[in-house]
Amino acid sequence: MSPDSAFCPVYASIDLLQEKWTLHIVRALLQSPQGFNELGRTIGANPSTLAQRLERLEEVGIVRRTVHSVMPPRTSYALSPAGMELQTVVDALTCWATAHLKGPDVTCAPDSGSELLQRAK
Amino acid sequence: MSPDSAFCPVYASIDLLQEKWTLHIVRALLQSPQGFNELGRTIGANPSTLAQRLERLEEVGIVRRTVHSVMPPRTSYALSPAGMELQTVVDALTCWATAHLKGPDVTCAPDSGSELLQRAK
DNA sequence: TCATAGCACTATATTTTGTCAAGTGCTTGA
DNA sequence: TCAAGCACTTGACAAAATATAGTGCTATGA
Repeated sequence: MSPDSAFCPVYASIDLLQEKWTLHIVRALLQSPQGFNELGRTIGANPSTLAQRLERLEEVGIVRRTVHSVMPPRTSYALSPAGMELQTVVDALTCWATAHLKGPDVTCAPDSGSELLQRAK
Repeated sequence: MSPDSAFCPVYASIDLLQEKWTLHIVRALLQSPQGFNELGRTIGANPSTLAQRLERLEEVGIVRRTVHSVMPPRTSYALSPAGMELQTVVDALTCWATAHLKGPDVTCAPDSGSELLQRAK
C-alpha cells in the first residue's frame, strides 16, 4: 500500500525521546528552566550525556539555551513552545505511572502533571 | 522536604519506557497482538534485544505472552490491560509528533491514535 | 585576603547496552 | 523433498553511557 520507506513522525519521535535522559530532561524543564549542573543534579545524569542530549534537543527545537553571562558562566535551559507541548505526553505518563507503578488509588486529574520529581537512587 | 530517596513512579516509568524499542513495542502491540519475528519486523528490532524487552515488559505486567503451540512454535504477544492504558501516552505522542515533526496542519483528534506504522530505515 | 565552592562544560578510559550473524529443532507449503 | 518459517539463544562485536578528573574563572564567607 504505502511505500516501505515512508517517514513516520511517531516512529521518529519515539526514537528521539527514548534516548536516555531525554524524557527526564523534558519533565524537569517542564517544571522550571534550569542551569546545566542544576539540571544534572535534578535528574541524576552525568555531564557528558547531558551535554549531548541538550545539544540534540536544542537542534530539534525542543529546548532553548540562553547564555546570561560568559564569564561567571551562567546559562539556562528552558523548553521552547514545541517542548512545552510535550506536557501532554508527560501528563499521560504521570497518570499511567501513578496508576500502575504505585498505590492504585490515585485518580489522575489531568491538570498539573507534576508533583514529584525525586529520583530513586 | 521529602526524603531524597523517595520513590517516584513517574521517574521509574520513564526509566522503563526509555529503553530502546520499548515504546515501539508498545505502539505496535497497541495495533494488534503479534508473534516474535513479526513484531521484530514491524518495528525493526533485532531478536536479542527484542527478547530482553519482551521479558522485562512481561515481568512488569505490560505485555502478556501466550504460547499457542510449542512445536510448530507459535506464540503471541499482546498488551495486558495495564499495557493498553499506555494508549493515552502513545496518543499524546502521536499528536505531538504529527504536529511538530512533519506537516504542521494536522489537527490531532484524540480518537484512534494510530494510522501509520512504517519505519524509516 | 584568600582558600573554597560553584559555574558550564570537555576529555579520557571504562563499563553497560544494543547489534549482527549464525544456529536450534521442528513443521508446513510448494 | 526441500526451502522457508517459527521462537528464540549464543557469542563476538560495536555503540552508547558512565565515572572521574580537569578547565578557567568568580562570587562568597571565614
